[in-house]
Amino acid sequence: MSQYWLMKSEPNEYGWDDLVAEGEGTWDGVKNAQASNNMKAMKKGDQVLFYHSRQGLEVVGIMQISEEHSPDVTTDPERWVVVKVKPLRKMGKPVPLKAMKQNPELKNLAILRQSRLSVAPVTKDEWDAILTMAGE
DNA sequence: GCCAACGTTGGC
DNA sequence: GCCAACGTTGGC
Repeated sequence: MSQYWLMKSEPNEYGWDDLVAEGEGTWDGVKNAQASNNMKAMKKGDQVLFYHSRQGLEVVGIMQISEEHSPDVTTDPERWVVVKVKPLRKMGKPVPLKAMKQNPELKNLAILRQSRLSVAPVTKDEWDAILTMAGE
């Protein structure tokens, strides 16, 4: 069974458009144990919401895990991992953080409970709710 | 730009 | 092994 996730990136560092331009992106630079564990649990084909943090503050698109975790050679390779992702499609319309906070269906959403977590699981129900909000 | 939240580090 | 100091993230 495929799982659902949400990953954050600052659009001025690496935004949705950068991922689309690359075709396939390597999600690196994650230096947090919880986030890293989530990345290790990702399976090829899992779907991931792309969220713009700091600027934008909205979910902008959906991507898919194209390659499961491997050591992050840009940091201490014993410790952190990367995954590879491909863009699937842009949201019908972006889903702002503010709107997600107001949706009671999303009250347990991991990133709302713990804003600093940059790679977080999303349940099927939460996924469906967010896609509905995106007009899909 | 500020600062709250939270993870990590290092002296003891 | 505790915990104060420090660094980083991300919403505001």
